[in-house]
Amino acid sequence: MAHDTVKRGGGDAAASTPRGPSLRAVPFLKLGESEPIELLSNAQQQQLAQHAFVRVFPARTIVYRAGAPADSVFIISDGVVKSFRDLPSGRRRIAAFFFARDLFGLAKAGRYVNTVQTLTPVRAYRLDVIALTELFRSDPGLELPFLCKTMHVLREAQHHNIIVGRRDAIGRLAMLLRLLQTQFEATNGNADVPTPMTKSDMANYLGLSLEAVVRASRGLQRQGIVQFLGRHHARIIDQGRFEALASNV
Amino acid sequence: MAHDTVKRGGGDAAASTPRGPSLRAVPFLKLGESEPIELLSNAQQQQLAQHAFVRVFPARTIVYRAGAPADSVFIISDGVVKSFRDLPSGRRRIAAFFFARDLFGLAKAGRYVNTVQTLTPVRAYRLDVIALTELFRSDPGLELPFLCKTMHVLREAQHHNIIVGRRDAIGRLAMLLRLLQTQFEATNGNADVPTPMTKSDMANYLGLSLEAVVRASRGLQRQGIVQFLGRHHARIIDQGRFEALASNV
DNA sequence: CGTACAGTTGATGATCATCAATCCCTGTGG
DNA sequence: CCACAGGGATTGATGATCATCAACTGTACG
Repeated sequence: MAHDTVKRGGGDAAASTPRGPSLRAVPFLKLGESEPIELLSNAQQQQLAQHAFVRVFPARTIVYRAGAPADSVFIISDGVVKSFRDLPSGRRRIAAFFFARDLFGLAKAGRYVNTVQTLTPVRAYRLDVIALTELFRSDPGLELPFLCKTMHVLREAQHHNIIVGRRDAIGRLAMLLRLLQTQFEATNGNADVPTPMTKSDMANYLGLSLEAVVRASRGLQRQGIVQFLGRHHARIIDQGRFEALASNV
Repeated sequence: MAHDTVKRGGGDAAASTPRGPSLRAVPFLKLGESEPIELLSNAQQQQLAQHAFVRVFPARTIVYRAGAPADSVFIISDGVVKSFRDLPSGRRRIAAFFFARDLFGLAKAGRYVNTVQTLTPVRAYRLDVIALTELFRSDPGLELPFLCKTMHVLREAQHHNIIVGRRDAIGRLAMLLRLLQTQFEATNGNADVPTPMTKSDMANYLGLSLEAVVRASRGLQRQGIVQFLGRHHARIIDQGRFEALASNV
């Protein structure tokens, strides 16, 4: 984390990504907009891009560690990361997975609260917090999207709570798979779900042991609901029973 | 929710509360400020008070229901509420308890996501969301405290995740009690902890059955760590072992 | 004073964690 | 091209913990 890729996010970077940083969420007002939408206007994206540094991380890279000084927030342009904390007992608790158009960098008293590590190669915009708060001051309309996105993350944390609250391993796994299905449904067919994380990561997210995740996977497969093709790919066979499982909290 | 107490929050309400709405949280920047502080300046409190309605609820009152149009956010001046959701299975999941100086009213697409009900008599400021966003536009400095508080709630949701992730009932209960201890340590002695909610509420927050909460309470009492005096009052006997239990995630 | 709700206790079974052994896959270097 | 190492994944056996069911007691409040 010593140095940045010395490349500004705007202008000439247009070849790889036509737009600047992008934030997606369900807005909290706007009745009827129940699908996630783009929160930043083109002008806002360009403005942010002028203050952002583009960073590219290989897979399995630590972006920052819990407890380190929190000088930046990140907006993912492409790729997947996990945000986790190691507990005194030695257990690891994954608080969230973040995908393209997500914002991460949660801080408390100037320090990051979780460690963030990439699961896949990641391209992200790095925004200096000081510069960002100054931008907020100069452009009042810019802060609302960030508030909106933070509320979105909060809702997802509450949903995560509900997942972990279930007692059956199969149901929890189904809910994670549905989360991934929703996340990737734009890019792929509805039935094919990428699972970028390891089973151990799944276990740490679901509050289960690795073995329980394996057994739940076999259970889903044996019942003909989901098929696991390779390490990072699942296919929903019976969407009806799958939904039933994932909804039956 | 048809009518408000027709009383503005500012000016003549000074007798009961000298200041206007108050928001407390650990700021995300400001290194070293690891204790919660007041986020709103006096001027901001007064400005908000001029746009706020004071509402007083008896205990066990529904403030709003999940799915209802979300036209307001609330800042608690005094009292305790629970924010929960009833799941299809009939289970109830309490997402959070909110106390004085807390903000609640999380919405998604113009509708509340949780139901909020008072546990004690509550005095709160009601802020119209539309008016609030307009205030944000006119006064750029006002939005940051709300973003900061939302991040605070997000961190607490993650902490809640960690609590529910534990498998032992006693440890979870200890963590809830420590949360209450922290919340009320300013008002009371450190050892005496008010528990405004029922044991059933505790169970719904901790992801346990009511019976498990009862047994965990007895366990804590039998081991001489906590004493339960009456329905809504606990006393920490052995702070050392209590901390050890609550920290040993 | 009675009713409804909150809390208590015990018995039973289901589910998951844990431990241990093994397999498999991927990337690496000879 | 093949052998090897290391982490991820799999499988089985065992025990601990909690949910559930059921019956009962206590308590707040009209």
